Amino acid sequence: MKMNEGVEWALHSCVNLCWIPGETVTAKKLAAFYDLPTAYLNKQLQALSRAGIMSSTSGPKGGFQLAKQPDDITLLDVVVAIDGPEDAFRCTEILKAGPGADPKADYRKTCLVSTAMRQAELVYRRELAARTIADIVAEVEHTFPRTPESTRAWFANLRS
Amino acid sequence: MKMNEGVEWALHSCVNLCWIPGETVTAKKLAAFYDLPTAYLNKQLQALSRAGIMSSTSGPKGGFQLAKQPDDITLLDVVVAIDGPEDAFRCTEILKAGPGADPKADYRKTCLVSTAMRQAELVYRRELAARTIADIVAEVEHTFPRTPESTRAWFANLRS
DNA sequence: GGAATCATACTCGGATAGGTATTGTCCGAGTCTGTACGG
DNA sequence: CCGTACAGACTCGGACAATACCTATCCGAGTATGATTCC
Repeated sequence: MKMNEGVEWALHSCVNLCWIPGETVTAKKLAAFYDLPTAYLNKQLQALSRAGIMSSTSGPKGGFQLAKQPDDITLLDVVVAIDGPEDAFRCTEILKAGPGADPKADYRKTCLVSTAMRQAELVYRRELAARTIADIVAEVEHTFPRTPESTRAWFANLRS
Repeated sequence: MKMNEGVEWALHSCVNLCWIPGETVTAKKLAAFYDLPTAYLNKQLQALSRAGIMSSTSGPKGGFQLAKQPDDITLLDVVVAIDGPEDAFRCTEILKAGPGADPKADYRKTCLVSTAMRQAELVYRRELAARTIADIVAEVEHTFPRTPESTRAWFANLRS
């Protein structure tokens, strides 16, 4: 069970964009900030665009910016955008191949093993949905008060 | 984020073994019950053996049986045995490559993005750890009272 | 007849290929900028 | 001097390889069984 690595990059990029409001930032700059492969990060940002989390602009002075308010972007939104919506545990309804199976039953709902696993994932997703990018930003600003300003400065200097 | 398919097989196999106490059942029979590939299921059962969940016996009349009481086997135990212990979200500490990074900081604990994701997984694992195989068995026996007996009969007849 | 020995068949166990999803890269379509030209 | 047309460069976007993991399979090591042989 391995989550797409781009989720981490996407979350950090969202947080950084919160500190540069109203401006578009290119994938190149966002990648340079953490020394990430530009093209691959761009791929992840595209996914965020498709999900309506970011908006993109082409051409010079183009780039990405948040398309929604930070408190309206949950961690689950980002995870789903990058990693896909399907559950980790996939019920293949093996009971259907077992003896005494009911061909017309939906074992994704009937099978109690499937139900238990799904319940755990539900709790997991609920926890992710309860936290927004704004929450993370607020926590960072509380724990590391200098981070917002220094981040802003870094992107400003890079702009040169 | 895709979980190993063998988890589903392993869970169902554990449940079935609960209804055939004190006997060893071969991977071949367990596979035949759900029409699964024998060798691959065998691989999963090996993992359960290594984890101390099942015990294996070689030779004729050999096979697998539960090594612990059903109420002492949590769903998390099975998931970890098959799918591995590492978390889905892997913090690669990209902050270390960022500007103003502290080389001696452990960003898996410091980074608030990592913390939030880890918290969600913790809730997930806690939910899995709260349910045991015995719970599943009890639920099945309550919802489908005929299942234990018919399962027992199926394995008995197969023995022929 | 009973016991020990041996061949046999059956099981798990790990080592070995195949398929699929993730990771990484590249080039083209579109667009804004800045300049040059004409009025 | 001002407006317009144009060339250029920069960005995202999706299509294209490389890699790693999951899935699937096979054959060997070990063991209990059952028959056979010897006492």
